[in-house]
Amino acid sequence: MPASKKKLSLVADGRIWISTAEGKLVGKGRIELLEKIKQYGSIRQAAMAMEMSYRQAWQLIDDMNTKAQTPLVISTRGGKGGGKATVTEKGEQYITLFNSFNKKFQQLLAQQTQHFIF
Amino acid sequence: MPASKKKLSLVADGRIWISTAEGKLVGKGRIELLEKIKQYGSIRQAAMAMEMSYRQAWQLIDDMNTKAQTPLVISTRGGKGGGKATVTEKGEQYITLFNSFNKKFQQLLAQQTQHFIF
DNA sequence: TTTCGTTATACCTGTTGAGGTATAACGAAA
DNA sequence: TTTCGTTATACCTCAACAGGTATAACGAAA
Repeated sequence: MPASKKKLSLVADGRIWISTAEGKLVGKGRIELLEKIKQYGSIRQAAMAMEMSYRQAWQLIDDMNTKAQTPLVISTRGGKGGGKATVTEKGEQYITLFNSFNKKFQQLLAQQTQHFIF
Repeated sequence: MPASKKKLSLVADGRIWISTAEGKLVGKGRIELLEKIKQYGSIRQAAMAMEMSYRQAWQLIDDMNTKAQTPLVISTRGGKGGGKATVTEKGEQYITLFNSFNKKFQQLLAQQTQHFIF
C-alpha cells in the first residue's frame, strides 16, 4: 500500500458539557479543575497543576458560581497560608454527575468508532 | 419562588464529529452542507441556503476532500449554469454514517438530561 | 466570440478573545 | 504591626481567526 493511500482510520470524537439557560456550566476542564481544588484546597495550586494561569482558573470558577444557584467553590483570602478554596457539596455533586455522563459518552464513542471500520 | 431563585434547569449538551488522524473530517455543519449540495447541485446555492459565505463553504469542502482519501464533493466550472457540484458516493456514505452516530448521541443527551432532574 | 453564473483563489482588515502582567485586598500568625 | 501566600480584579497587548471583497478561470450555449 503506497503511503499516499495509507488506510484512513476514522474516529468518533466529541465533547460534552452540562448547560443551564445561561450556557455552559461544567465540562471536562472545569470538572478537572474542581477535582484539583478539592485535592489542593487552593485555586492557585490547582491552576498550576493544570498548567493554567490563575486568572483563567479564577474566571472559570467565577463563571460556575454565577451560573449555578449554589457556589461550587467557596474561597477565602488572608490568614494562614494566605487563603484557601474548598469544593462545596454541590460542587461534588456536579463532579459525580458529569463523570457518570462522560463515562457513558466515552462508551458511545468507542462503540461508534468500531462501526467505522469498513 | 423568587425570580432570583428560579429553578435551575440542567441540560446535557455536546458536539460530535468524525475525525481522521489529520483532525476533524465531518460534523453537523459539514454534513448539512453536503446535504444542501446534494439538494441544489451547487456550492453557491448550498452556501446561501445555510446563510454561509461561498468562501467558507468552499473551504469546508476543500478540507473534507483533502482529509478523506476520496473526494466527497466533485465540482466543475464553466458551461451551462456556470458550473455544478455533486456529492459522491463516498460523501453519501459519510452522511449516513454521521446521521446514525448523531441519532444515538441525541438519544444519550436526552436520556442524561432526564437524570439531571433532581 | 460574447455572455453568463459558477468555481477557485488571493488578499486585506477588523475584532475578539486568550493570556500575561501588575497590583490591591485580606487576615492569621509570629 | 510586619510578614506571607493567597484571593480578587483591573488593564493591556498581540496574534489568530472569521469574514468580506475582489478577481481570475472556466466552458457550454447563444
